[in-house]
Amino acid sequence: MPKITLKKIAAILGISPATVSKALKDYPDISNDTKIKVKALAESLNYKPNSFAQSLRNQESKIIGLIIPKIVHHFFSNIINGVIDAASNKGYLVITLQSHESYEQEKDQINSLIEKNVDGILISLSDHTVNYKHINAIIEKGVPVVLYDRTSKLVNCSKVIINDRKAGYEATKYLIETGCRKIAHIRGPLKPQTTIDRFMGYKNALKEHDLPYDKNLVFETEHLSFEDGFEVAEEIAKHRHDIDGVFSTTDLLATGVMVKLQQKGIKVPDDISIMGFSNWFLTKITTPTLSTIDQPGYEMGRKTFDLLYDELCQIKNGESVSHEVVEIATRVVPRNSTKFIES
Amino acid sequence: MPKITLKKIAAILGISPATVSKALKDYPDISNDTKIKVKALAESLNYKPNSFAQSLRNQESKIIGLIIPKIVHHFFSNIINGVIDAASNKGYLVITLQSHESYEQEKDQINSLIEKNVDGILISLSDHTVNYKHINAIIEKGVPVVLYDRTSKLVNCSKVIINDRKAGYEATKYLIETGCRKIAHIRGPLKPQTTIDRFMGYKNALKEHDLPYDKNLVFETEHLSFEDGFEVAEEIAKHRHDIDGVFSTTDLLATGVMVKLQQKGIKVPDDISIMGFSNWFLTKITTPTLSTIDQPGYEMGRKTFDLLYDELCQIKNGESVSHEVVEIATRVVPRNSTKFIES
DNA sequence: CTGAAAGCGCTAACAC
DNA sequence: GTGTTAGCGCTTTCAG
Repeated sequence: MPKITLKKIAAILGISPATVSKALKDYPDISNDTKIKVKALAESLNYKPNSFAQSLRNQESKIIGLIIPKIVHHFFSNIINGVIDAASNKGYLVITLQSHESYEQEKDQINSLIEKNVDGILISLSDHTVNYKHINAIIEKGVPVVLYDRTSKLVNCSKVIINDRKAGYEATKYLIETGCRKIAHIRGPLKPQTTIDRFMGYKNALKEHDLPYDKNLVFETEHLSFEDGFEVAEEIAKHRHDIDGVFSTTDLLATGVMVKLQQKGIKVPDDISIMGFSNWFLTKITTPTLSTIDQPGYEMGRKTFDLLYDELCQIKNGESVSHEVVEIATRVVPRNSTKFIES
Repeated sequence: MPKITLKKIAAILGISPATVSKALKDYPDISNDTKIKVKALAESLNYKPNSFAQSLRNQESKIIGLIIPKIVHHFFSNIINGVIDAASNKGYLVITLQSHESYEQEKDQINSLIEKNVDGILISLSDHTVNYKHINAIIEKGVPVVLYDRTSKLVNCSKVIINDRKAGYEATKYLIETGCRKIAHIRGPLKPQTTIDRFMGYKNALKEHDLPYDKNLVFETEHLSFEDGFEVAEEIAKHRHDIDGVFSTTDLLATGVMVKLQQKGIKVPDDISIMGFSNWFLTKITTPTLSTIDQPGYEMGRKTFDLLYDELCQIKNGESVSHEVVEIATRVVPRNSTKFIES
């Protein structure tokens, strides 16, 4: 089955390839008659333009790159989902790559994508990325970039973020409103800005509600694992019976704390309320279900693509490109690991 | 910054583009001298070949397509992970698309990928795909296809699967070996072959251990949700106190059952043992942790790409292509929702 | 309204 | 060893 090309259609119809091309694209300077003829034949032959040739001419691939720190992760897989859905809508396909939280791999992958001439790249910075030359370099080359979730002020491009500080504030405030007065904060060791911001939110909430900030209530774990939550819970069960609320920077850590506290005979939420962060799937199946902050990955993914698309359009129309920083709203998801609001 | 091309390098060096091309590719008929000169300049100019032009000439894109029923899913995100890793190793990039379990979307997406001239496509059939014309059609066109996880005998191509029947057998056998004698089976309503096979395995195991098959021990739920597990557990708690083991076709369902049983005061595993299927992440954080069958998504993803790659090589070398069906080993993952083997 | 011609950047057969 | 040429398939002036 030989590939069917513009030239062949032209040959069959006894006209020129140029005319066929234009007819298919509804150029105004082609007679309706030939348009109809051409389209009919193209349809019946099931003609598909060769995308390489098109790309070569038009300098656009209709493919974008997506770099994810870690695919097997509830939040990030929602991001992928959102990006792919939004991209499909506009006729773009998505090449996904995983940095595995490595700076080196992030650089390599950006390179691979550039070499494939993707029309733009969406990136969430790896935890080990400390300088941004590789990203600024491609932006200068004219490749549109949008950063999502893990971003940096040192990169000048559009961004999609959540307000971690506000979210941390809301989480803590919710605990306070449900009656907690001695609220612990649990966080991982690495210091991406998100972690710091959630912590700041925690502090602000205490302050605004006239609760003292006590640094002994802040627990820093080695990783962000379920098991790390155990250790904190053991510590609380042994020495810190005054604690009546816990705000953890991740759902997984929160779940570890919750499970172990209950094993130690501490009741959740009666003795201690627990608030996670992200609204991962697992929060719905714990006992009790875990109250958390919804970090809407799907929506973030969609928005991230939309910003890239806007930029692509601006470039195509010769307009000056404007960068936007979009903040996606988070919200408290009350479940059963916290008490109900007293009204 | 003007794009740097073969022609420019040639111009600077005062030689022909063809020579440059060959030098860069280490053709034997180019003098070492010029090779060195060309390579040095290309390096210093940071020359990157234009992939569209290459693809247009060579008729290959070095991109493959991956169709996934549902991205936000622990097993499938592991598949993506494996495919992308294996592909990167061989210099291929991966465009991921999601069928959302829809036959129509599956067809559309295969089309999009074909139009982008991907070198091959990896597909897991959507639950609502009942005929395979769309897949057989592209195979006939010469596009290599590999099916993974959800496959069909009616498609003639390489496949990566697990032995669901054997896995169901092993799961049930494990329950028997740990002392269960009255084992319930819980499954969803849809009848993809995998569900049926796991059920067959269950029956076989009973038979081989001289336990009677009792169809009243088979529970069919409406969906595969956590909450559906509740209903089964309620039923068991109310009417079926003779049941001492449960084999569920998915981890999520199993978790729902386990949670509700415990709420009803039934002890797991003391009163009833529970065995899930897939080894999702959630199995590690339940109380007790859930025994299950490991369905190794990452490995399956890698192998799926490898089979495609083999086929691509065969085609390139003009060899006849051979199709392979690879069975990836599953294994029982004993955790705390089942008793320990009496030894 | 239509077509000839040029060219996107690269490669391979063939000639020198 | 190196260069010439032709062409992958498409698009877009520009001339008719």
